[in-house]
Amino acid sequence: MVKYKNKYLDDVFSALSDPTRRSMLQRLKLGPAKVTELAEPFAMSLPAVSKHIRILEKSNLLQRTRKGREHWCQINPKTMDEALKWLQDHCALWNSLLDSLENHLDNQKDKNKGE
Amino acid sequence: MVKYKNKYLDDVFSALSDPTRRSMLQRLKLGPAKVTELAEPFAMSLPAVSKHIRILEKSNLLQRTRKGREHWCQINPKTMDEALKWLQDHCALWNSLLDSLENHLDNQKDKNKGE
DNA sequence: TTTATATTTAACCATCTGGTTAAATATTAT
DNA sequence: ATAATATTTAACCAGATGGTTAAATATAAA
Repeated sequence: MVKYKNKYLDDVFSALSDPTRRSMLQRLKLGPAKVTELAEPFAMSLPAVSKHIRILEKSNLLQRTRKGREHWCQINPKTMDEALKWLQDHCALWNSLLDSLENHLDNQKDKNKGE
Repeated sequence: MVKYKNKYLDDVFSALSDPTRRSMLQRLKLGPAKVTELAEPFAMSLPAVSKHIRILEKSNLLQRTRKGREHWCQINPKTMDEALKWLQDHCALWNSLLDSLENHLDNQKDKNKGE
């Protein structure tokens, strides 16, 4: 049984549950960006974008570097690593679960055939 | 570039962002359970549990079958399959991102050595 | 038919979320 | 010094979230 310190997962999944933030992360995969660049694709005010960035930052998915008046954002590799590990384990768990469910369903099917 | 119908991801990640619900899913990996069984480990009222189950149901991670007055819950294999596919892709994307970030950081390190 | 069990619905509450506009702060350019 | 740019903070709002208790519903058991 795999056990995790879970408070951080709350924040990560919560951060990922918003399409604007997922989209921002997608953008950041292409490389660092400053706040206005991150804001550009969205029809929302800068303060709203600022809040999304803060949430990503709090979840540790995003890292901010101040360079003068510009704030440069990039994906945080350390947390990415941790999140990645969790996701991989979780994928594995779900994978094996799915297998057993498929077996179960196949068995059911066979049973129904026999009736 | 991988593109997803994302509304359903909102619900899945949102459902996963709560520790009670993650815990319920963990429980359901062991097999189907009725509402009271799912409720048992938690110091919260049945209506609260009922709401969590509804959220999991709405996210399609959980499937409910009424059998008389008992409601049996189990993980929904169809959605699990879809979620799994997404997670695997996402893992892959993050994996390769992580590699490139590591390379980037290594290059930075080398550069700093040279200065 | 009455009672007990399993679960939901309704009404409520405090807090969080995601947005807004207006004002503040910090830095850079003129 | 003044003006422009980049970004945040403050105050506010509507709606969602996660919990509560009390009442309703549906089924099973006595």
